[in-house]
Amino acid sequence: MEVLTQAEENYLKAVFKITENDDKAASTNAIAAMMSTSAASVTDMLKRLAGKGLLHYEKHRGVVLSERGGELATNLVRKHRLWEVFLVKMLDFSWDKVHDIAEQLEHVQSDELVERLDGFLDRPQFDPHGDPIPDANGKMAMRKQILLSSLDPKDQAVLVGVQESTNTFLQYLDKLKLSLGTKLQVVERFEYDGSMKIVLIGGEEITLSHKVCENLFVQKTK
Amino acid sequence: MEVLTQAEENYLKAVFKITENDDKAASTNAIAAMMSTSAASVTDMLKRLAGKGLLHYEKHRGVVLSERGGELATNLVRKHRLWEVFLVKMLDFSWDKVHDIAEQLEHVQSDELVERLDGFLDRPQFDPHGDPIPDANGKMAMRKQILLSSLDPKDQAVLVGVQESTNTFLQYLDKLKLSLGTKLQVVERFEYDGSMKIVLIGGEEITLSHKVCENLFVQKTK
DNA sequence: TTTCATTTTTAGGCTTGCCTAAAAAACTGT
DNA sequence: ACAGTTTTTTAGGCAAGCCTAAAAATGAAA
Ligand SMILES: [Mn+2]
Ligand SMILES: [Mn+2]
Ligand SMILES: [Mn+2]
Ligand SMILES: [Mn+2]
Repeated sequence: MEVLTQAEENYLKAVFKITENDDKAASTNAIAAMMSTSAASVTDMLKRLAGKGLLHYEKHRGVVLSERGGELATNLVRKHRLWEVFLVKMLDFSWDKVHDIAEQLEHVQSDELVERLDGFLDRPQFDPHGDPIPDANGKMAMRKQILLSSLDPKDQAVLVGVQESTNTFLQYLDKLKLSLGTKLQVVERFEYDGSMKIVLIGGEEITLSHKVCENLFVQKTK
Repeated sequence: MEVLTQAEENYLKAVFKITENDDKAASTNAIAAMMSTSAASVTDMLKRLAGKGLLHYEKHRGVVLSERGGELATNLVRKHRLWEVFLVKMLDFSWDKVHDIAEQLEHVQSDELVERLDGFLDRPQFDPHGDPIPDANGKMAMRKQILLSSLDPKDQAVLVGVQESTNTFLQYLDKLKLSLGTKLQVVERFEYDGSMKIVLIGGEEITLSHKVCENLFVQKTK
């Protein structure tokens, strides 16, 4: 089992995230942007990771993870999300504080630690932001979730995830009393700017901008 | 609050451990031995740490931690031992498996994490090897413990700590059914080689070599 | 006090991971 | 097709943290 540096692991995870949705190769610039580093540094590292067989690199063509690289990246995501669950469930952190800490904890090397942590937490399927946690074999639960912005008036739904999980967005949701599991109903849609008026079941009526509605995943309940 | 690299933190901890018992300066060679590295690398790093004001360095004279260096080292020891408690108490690791993992976890940077972990674990005073855990102010509980080797026949005592915590020693103790909290009584001392016959209260009679007796801390109960 | 072994430091070199500036390649629009 | 723009790579350099070999300082013994 190859041992990677934290820098190598972070690059793998960046490539994984960029390529996981659309199946195009990850570009040097996209990786540089995600890692807040220079394109030159990225090219440097991509060559090294390609040399270790963790990704396929062709000059000017971007990169795709190899099978092994994908496994390693998936395991990192698993560790990251498990630690986030630990921090929120056991240590009572709020969901906007856990990412940076998990970013460090994910690099701790010990398969037994991950396995025991997973058991201790009761093998959670989703992290505090609603993202699926890969199991020990790399499989993750798929959930048929849609964007809040795609709902119509009268639709009822439950909030199951956030697309973006920046601190400011999460804190804004807290202020609105919106958290995972919150049930809501659409009252009205304003076509002019795409904003929506919704009512929290057993709570207040609030208006959300289009941007917010595009960043909330829900499941329809009616 | 200065941020140190893992390497810098490990050097600080090594100096701390070497100087904590006797109050002489830590020698380059002693540090090199503890860190399994070359004396040249140690000299290199000592200069850098001295430059950051974390220790006092005089050529050919060894080093002593500065006040700030001592605070940082103590906090590292605190984190290391808290994580060990977590691994044993919450994740059910055996006491011989936790050191290497804690060696990584201790470097995670987040004061809030340490504080919450401490609370979650109910502010433990001792780690799984019986070593005291410094509190948030760096104070640690002092315990009047003595070496098993200093007991006389008929003395009763309880095992509260181990001097050495190598894997092989800890596993040997497991095999003997000796763990922290075990009550015992001295049956006989063999002056010839310093070995001792003891009886575990409610258990068997065993004979321990002098080396083992010199590595076990006990408190007399009678 | 001088010699010799041990300890420590210096010198020089290597890898990793980053940087900026410049060159090269790839796209875009006309 | 070619000029201009954008993206990517190359070149050269730097700091951290390690190494080995050689030099210098220290301390113990004769
Ligand atoms: Mn990370
Ligand atoms: Mn998350
Ligand atoms: Mn460490
Ligand atoms: Mn310990």
